[in-house]
Amino acid sequence: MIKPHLHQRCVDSALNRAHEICTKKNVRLTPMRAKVLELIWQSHKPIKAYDLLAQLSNNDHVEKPPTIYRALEFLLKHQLIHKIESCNAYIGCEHGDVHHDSQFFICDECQQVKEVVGKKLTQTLLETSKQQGFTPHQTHIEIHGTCAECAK
Amino acid sequence: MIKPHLHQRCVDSALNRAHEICTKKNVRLTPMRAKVLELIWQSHKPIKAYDLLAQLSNNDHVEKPPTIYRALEFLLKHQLIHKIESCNAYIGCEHGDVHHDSQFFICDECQQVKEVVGKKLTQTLLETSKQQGFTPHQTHIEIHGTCAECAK
DNA sequence: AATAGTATGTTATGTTATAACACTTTATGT
DNA sequence: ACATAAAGTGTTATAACATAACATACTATT
Repeated sequence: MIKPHLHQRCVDSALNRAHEICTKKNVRLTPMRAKVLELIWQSHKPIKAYDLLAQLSNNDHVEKPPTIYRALEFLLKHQLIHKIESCNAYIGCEHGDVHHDSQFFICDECQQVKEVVGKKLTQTLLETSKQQGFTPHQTHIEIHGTCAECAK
Repeated sequence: MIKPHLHQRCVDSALNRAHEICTKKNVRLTPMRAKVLELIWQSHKPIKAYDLLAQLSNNDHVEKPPTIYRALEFLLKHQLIHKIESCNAYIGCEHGDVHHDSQFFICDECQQVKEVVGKKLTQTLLETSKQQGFTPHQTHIEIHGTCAECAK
């Protein structure tokens, strides 16, 4: 199910936070990076690189892939967005300023994604890692299924 | 760290099990599908579709992408292999005959992957899902890091 | 042997991502 | 303020990953 709503406020707020975080970290959220981040936030579902590219382009000027991939690289590095590996798509992150491991619940009906920071799950993963002598660096936890809205 | 070993026995055993499973399910593990499964098992790390394609080809005959992707589709469908989404690569599965949710611990040094069926983690995910009214269908849990061997 | 269903071959193209090098803008040291 | 270094962006080309569509061949029935 699609649940459209005007959420320019969420977008603005996310952008503002991103600017703060980048200032604090002394890294540059350039106009291009901010624009890409804005487009990602404006989408209600994970958005693909080439869809961003299309949105950045117009009759006057067509952007090329490296432009977008560089911006994505920056945003990922600073945890302002996440990549959903199983969709090859990107979503905004609400916890850009702290390191965290998230779980992503992806509705295959409406494509909306719920990001959950589950301490218990992270803890369980750490235990399992320890048992094997494995040192985790990054997790990709993506659960596909049907969300509550779409199950109705 | 790379840990080479001759493991034709593991491969043979996996192939035998796969044949049994397919017989039981009354689906056809054709020569092509069996060959692809064998190549996947022969690799010590997740193998990519085009690497399989290269291995299937020779001077006489070059295989084309649909050949391999069809075989992969079949093998995935019957849980004889898994796709590691964060690597776009495929590994053999040891539990082909039962439904299961696995976690994959991927060493970024040696590329070896450990598949773990963690009941506790699955249980935690189910709880988190339930809280949201989310119905999970499939999980992709991939943890990147450094394995015990490579940490030495 | 006919036929329906499944599997594979083949051509073409769609989709996702990066390498390499040129140019521009921003930050830094003097 | 100016030279220089570093970071960011533009541009061309191509690599890497994946599927659509249609033709042909194989397999398992009737």
